[in-house]
Amino acid sequence: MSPKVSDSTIRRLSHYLRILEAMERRGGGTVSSTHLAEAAGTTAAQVRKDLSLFGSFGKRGLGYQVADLAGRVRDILGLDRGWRVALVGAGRIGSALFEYRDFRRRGFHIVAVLDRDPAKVGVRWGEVMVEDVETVEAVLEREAVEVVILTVPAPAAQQIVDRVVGAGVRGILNFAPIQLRTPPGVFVHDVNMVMELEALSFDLTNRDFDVERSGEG
Amino acid sequence: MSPKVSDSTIRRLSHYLRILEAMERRGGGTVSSTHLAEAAGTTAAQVRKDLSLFGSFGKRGLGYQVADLAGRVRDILGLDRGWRVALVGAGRIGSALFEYRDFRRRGFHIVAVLDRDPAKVGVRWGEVMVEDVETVEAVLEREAVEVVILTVPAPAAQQIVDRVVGAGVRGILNFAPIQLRTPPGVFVHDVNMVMELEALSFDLTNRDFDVERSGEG
DNA sequence: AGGTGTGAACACTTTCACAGCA
DNA sequence: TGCTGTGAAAGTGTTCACACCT
Repeated sequence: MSPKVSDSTIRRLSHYLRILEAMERRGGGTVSSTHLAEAAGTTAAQVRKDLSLFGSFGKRGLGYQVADLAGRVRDILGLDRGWRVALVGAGRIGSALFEYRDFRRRGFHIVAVLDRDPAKVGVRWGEVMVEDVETVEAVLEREAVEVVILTVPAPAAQQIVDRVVGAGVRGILNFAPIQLRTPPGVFVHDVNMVMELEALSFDLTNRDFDVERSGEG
Repeated sequence: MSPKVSDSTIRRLSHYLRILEAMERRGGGTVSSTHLAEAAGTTAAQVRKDLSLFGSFGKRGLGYQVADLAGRVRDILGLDRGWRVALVGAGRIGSALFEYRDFRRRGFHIVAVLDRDPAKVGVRWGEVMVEDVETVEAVLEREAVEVVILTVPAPAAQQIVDRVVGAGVRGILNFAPIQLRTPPGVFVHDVNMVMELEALSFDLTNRDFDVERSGEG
């Protein structure tokens, strides 16, 4: 059913959606692929190709209806519903993510927090209580969790993933800087901040003078 | 000088490096492309291609010397030196990143922290004092900052980037969920956690039953 | 035999360019 | 005329397969 869609297309759709929602707040109306592309830092053809993978949402000569398109993209991304999320790892990053308002705004509800440290277990975080990671299967089932955000130290990550996957979770947002092993049908997305800094380091070191003296023709 | 290198290659090099350093700690020796690929979740041919873009680091029939290769990759990524980093935005995420040990371990030293909130300015964070973002140019120059980690709210981000770039910074790690506009020669890498969650949402919604009943040929 | 380095084949993504509808 | 939707062309990244060294 779903067409062959690349990861980059999905990332761009997510980007378009953020822009469309900002436009919606400012009144909506219509938008052209050129306009949307400009705001997203890509090209008009790319915008049209991305969208055309899922249907024909625009009107020739006119463009796209902002509110309508936002709804379509939300549907495509599966954001027309809420997701029940558990946070495993109640350290500094976990705590920052817990407070991160954009998650809830997008329908990702953190309904459970788990940690290994007895000093943290039992502490109240907003409306949820930090629970012992040893009980992870029970907690995930009780809360009907579908997505886990993993912010534990690297050496503990694989072990926890095995348990989480065993408990039926099929979506993981991984902050641990290791390659997780998961069976097919389980989706892992990595957030690796050190990797991004290293890419920056590479750019600054090697691409330093690639800047063209952009002469006009 | 620098060959045409793709972003994915750089990300993989960063990944290889982490694996090589773990091997180094366990004694070093040699490693084959097959072995490295397995640990990194890629293919042997990919590993060899990636490395061959920068030189011939292995020995036919033998593989790569772990310690040597780690050093080469560090050089390629520009990690054979320290980087002076400023953190702009002393909110929850900023504070979590400030404490993030892996940054320092990799040679990224946070030498300044800035925020707009008067309640935060003047507060001591470890060895640095939070300073007023209004003085950003002076601080960046005083501390000879080369890279900025940006963790301010989206509406403030572009304005600060303009000032930071004006002050000569050419590397930005951006946590604000907007498309930053920068002149050529400035490198921006984005960390967008909501986008990753949305990609996960897409996977769970659309790629649900793509799992092949992996039959052996 | 074992494993690298690499041109050539292949697969995937982006850009072009234009037919066709509003 | 204005702008979408889309095949075809161009460009980029990955995999194959093998010559070559140890």
